[in-house]
Amino acid sequence: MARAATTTDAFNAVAEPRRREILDALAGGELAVSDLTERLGLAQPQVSKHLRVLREVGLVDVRDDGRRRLYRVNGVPLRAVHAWVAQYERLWNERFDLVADVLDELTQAATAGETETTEGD
Amino acid sequence: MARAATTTDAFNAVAEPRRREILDALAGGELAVSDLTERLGLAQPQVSKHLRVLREVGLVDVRDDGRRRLYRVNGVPLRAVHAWVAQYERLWNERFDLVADVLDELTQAATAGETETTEGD
DNA sequence: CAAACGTATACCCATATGGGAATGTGTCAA
DNA sequence: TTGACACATTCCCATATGGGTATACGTTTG
Repeated sequence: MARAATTTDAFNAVAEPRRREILDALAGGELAVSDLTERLGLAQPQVSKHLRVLREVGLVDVRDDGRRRLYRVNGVPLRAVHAWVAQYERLWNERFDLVADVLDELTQAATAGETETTEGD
Repeated sequence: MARAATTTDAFNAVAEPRRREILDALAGGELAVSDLTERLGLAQPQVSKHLRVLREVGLVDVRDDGRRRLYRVNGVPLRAVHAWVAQYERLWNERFDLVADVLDELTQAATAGETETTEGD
């Protein structure tokens, strides 16, 4: 069965580092394929293929400009990812609260006995 | 080269639907492998394998309980995903603003002629 | 029209994936 | 100790992936 097709959803499309690079590059504005190949240091066919995946999940839009093709980001499909991940924000915040509490206790204990506390790193 | 190893980062780990299901199930609290196999309707080895991936990227922690193993979520690695996706929040908000503008115009045009506007849905 | 340019596709291939089935390992019960 | 139980690991395999290279397609230029 292998992994679910990467063209299925934004989760998979974005799991590929190169595709994230492409989106990051496009975040600055429209770019042609040649621009992307240059910035990514990747061959043109590979870039086109990644762009195809991104297009199929709706993460980028294309516009014809003569013999060039200008791509632009469409962040909308990322909403699903964002929404899902956001659910776990609470969980890691709890973790950090715990760490903060421990640090707090340590700091108090230290300041209680000494004036010099271990603040460095 | 195939795709980057799924055990590499949270992005890849979470790209797999089953693993997201596992995390969602664990979001309610600690669960044993058997609980997960039951909820996911997936065979035990597969669940264990997914858990391994999740463990390797730090998305879950394990605790021994007799002959069982209790897993719990650790959302921290999702921070990176959250942070990356959040960058694009602006982009889709812009999109929605555009849609909102259009809707606004339509609404105004409609209210100009009629009293009943399409507010439903 | 032909040549050059910018992209998209097709094809080949090494590799990772995820499910299925069998087996290994550690723990509790009799 | 033996057997049942819970889980992890291993092996097998069909398939998807992503890069490399060659090539097809559409557009602009001469």
